[in-house]
Amino acid sequence: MLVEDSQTTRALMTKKYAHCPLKKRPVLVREERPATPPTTPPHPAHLATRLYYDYHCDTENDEPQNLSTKPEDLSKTGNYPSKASSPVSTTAVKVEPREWPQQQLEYLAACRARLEPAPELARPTPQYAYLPPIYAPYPLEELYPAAPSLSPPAHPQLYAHHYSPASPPSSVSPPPCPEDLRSPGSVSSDSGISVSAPRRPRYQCPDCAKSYSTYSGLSKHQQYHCAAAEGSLARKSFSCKYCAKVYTSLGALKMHIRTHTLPCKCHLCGKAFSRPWLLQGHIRTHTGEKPFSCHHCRRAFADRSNLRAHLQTHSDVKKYSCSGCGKTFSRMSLLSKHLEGGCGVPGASPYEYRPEAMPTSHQPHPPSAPVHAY
DNA sequence: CTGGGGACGGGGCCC
DNA sequence: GGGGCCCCGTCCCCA
Ligand SMILES: [Zn+2]
Ligand SMILES: [Zn+2]
Ligand SMILES: [Zn+2]
Ligand SMILES: [Zn+2]
Repeated sequence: MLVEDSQTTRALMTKKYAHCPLKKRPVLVREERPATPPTTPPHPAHLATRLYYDYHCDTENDEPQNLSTKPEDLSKTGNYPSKASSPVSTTAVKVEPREWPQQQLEYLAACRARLEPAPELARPTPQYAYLPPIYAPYPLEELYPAAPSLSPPAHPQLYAHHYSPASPPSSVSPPPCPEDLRSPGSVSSDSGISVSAPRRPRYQCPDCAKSYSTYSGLSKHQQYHCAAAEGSLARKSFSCKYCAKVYTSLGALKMHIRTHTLPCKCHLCGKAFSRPWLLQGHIRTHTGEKPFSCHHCRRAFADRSNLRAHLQTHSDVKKYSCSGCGKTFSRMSLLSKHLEGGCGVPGASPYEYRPEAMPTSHQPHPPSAPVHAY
């Protein structure tokens, strides 16, 4: 990770984007020049059969084919599919299945077929395991329709015996310090707000004292994230050969490098992604599939995050509120704008965060007060 | 300008 | 150990 706390990260988000040319669309692409611009889509006849493979990343492809050909090449120009002309095929434009030529329709059919439990298409791990079209009642299940939890709870104790650190993670030993109460992944604000962690056995990193609910979590942390770990690769620093970013762990670097190599490529428009699930989401923009629907208004979304944001619009009390005037906002950006525009109550703390306004199974930790310049 | 939707990325957890 | 998935969040665009 780039050693920054969440606050810093949040506060410097703008700069951050400026740093990594691949982070977001606004950023300019470095001039590494794409090896080959997206060409014509594959012959439709192959679409169906290739479907399976298209969902897999070319993870082994070490060659940064289209190195700097980040998606933004399409999107930032405003030409991305939903816009007029894509450098690629015009069929990839605006997701409007009805207007698609026969070939595309066939592709769509193939896509939908894949979504069906058709045996021959069934895959070991269904990509859309939780894709029921309709979602259960608000609020909790709203985002998790049929199967809120596809998998049984983990049983850390099962792994416990595998773990033999100097200081055994006595499965229920309380974390040494409050710091550890924070969930491992918690990007938590060093604001002193402590988030109560589930009372489950924790695997604690002997080097940095972070704890994890599972052994694999700890394991990953030690190998990929913990700069303090003895055998950790993280002791070194790993710099990206494509950009200036430096990481303390190989794993993090590997992850980052994918944003350069973009091994997951859309066969319809040539757009490439760093991770398979990103590609999946993108492909939905072609197929028009919108597996996430709002229980309140039946509006459907292709992206769960967008549904989540949408849900906010149904809530009277929104997630982000200005403590100055009490007005609430569905998005941080909106609140930020509000504050920037001057709420009128200067002395008030930036904002309050009300996770309860957000019906999710996972209670987000309160974000640290965005201390950025107001 | 405001609010909402679309598309997308990073990091983390679980299997 | 890697893949899949989720959460949180951003940015852009548009009504
Ligand atoms: Zn890089
Ligand atoms: Zn595409
Ligand atoms: Zn709705
Ligand atoms: Zn206000």
